[in-house]
Amino acid sequence: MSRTANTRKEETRERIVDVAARALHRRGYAGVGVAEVMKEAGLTHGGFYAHFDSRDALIVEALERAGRESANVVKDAAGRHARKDVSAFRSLVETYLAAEHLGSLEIGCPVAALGCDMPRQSPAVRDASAAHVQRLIAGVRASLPEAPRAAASVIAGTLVGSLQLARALGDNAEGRAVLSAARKALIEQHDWRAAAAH
Amino acid sequence: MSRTANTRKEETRERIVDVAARALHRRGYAGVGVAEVMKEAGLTHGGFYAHFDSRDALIVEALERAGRESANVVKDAAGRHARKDVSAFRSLVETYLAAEHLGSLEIGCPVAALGCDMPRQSPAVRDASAAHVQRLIAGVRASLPEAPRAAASVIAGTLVGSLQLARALGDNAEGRAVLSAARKALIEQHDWRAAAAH
DNA sequence: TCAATAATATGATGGTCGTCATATACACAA
DNA sequence: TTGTGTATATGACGACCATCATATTATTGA
Repeated sequence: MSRTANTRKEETRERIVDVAARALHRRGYAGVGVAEVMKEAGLTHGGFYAHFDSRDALIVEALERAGRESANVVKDAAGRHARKDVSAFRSLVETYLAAEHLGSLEIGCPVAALGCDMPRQSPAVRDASAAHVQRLIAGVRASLPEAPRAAASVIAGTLVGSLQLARALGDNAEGRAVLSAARKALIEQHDWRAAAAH
Repeated sequence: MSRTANTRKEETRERIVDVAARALHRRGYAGVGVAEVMKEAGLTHGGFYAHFDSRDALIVEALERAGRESANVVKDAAGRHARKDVSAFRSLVETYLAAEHLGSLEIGCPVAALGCDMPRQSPAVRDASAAHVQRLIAGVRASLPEAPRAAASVIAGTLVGSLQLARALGDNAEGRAVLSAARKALIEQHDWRAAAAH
């Protein structure tokens, strides 16, 4: 078992998961096909099963990757905003509902990109998806330490739903209006240092 | 052109659209297949194109049907609730976020069932979907005549997102908790005759 | 340089998909 | 009952899908 050979295979595997995570955002669960993912990773479809047991196993890993990346984006923004005296909650809301989400499905939260299809997946994928919903709610709660427990899930629902409605309306004035209305309402209702600059 | 022959074909067409509307809820956009819909309507797949130009045309019609049926459910509930002195808004919220939605994907709002996939559809389907989002927002606004215009889209987002999160968590205590938290928060925030009985 | 082994490619299998050309079964008019 | 047109069925087309057995290439250790 040579060491370099192992890292090589692992690098390829990483690349496949990366491509699949992007495809999951762009095309949804049903749009992640083994052949296309492999091609986009610079490989042919046949070797896929040397890396994963099944397409479902890939999707579970890609979901994990997408969730971690999305959480990092939110966390990085919170770090930047903290220097400008912006609360963690306001940073979360403004990052999650940024207008740039209208132009690209690849960025943003996987729950918003996949939410309505989660109950339709195979048990393994459904369980992994539910775990990500839990993590989203926990992330919201962490940004609002003094809010009651139930508030976090309502806020998470508003984030997910508003982003979906805005995207469905399109990258235009209507979509942007839905996003900005949600940003404003959430910050007014829950940000105790409600900034006037909004 | 015999009259009975015409109504016969129209009846078959209605049945196909009905089946497709249910499939749209249960399986999502990608799950509506010509062959399965025709089989469930008691027909074979070949005759499909005597009724519709394409699969997309069927989906647009099924979306229309699903939206109308969902609106009727909400309206009927409002009629029943009005006799018990329940506000239109509270009736809407309690109907939209009823716990029975956790057990079945077939009931409920098509926007909640399809939202995240709307931006991924072909232009014709996407346009029809966006129109339904507009109608949902308008319906919420109609139930809250004195609320500012922007509030309706935020409420619609909360309805759609909360139902999706709850369904993703499953038909269990977690899912029910998300639904009831959203019901409570929306009614407390927007129902001016906030009922204590909640 | 040569053998061993890991990593990927080739190509096939059976299945499903949307679409359509054509054939059959049916209802009505005469 | 016979003829006419409408409604549905049969069956096929090419494209895509997940999966896998097997061949080939690349890389490493000796």
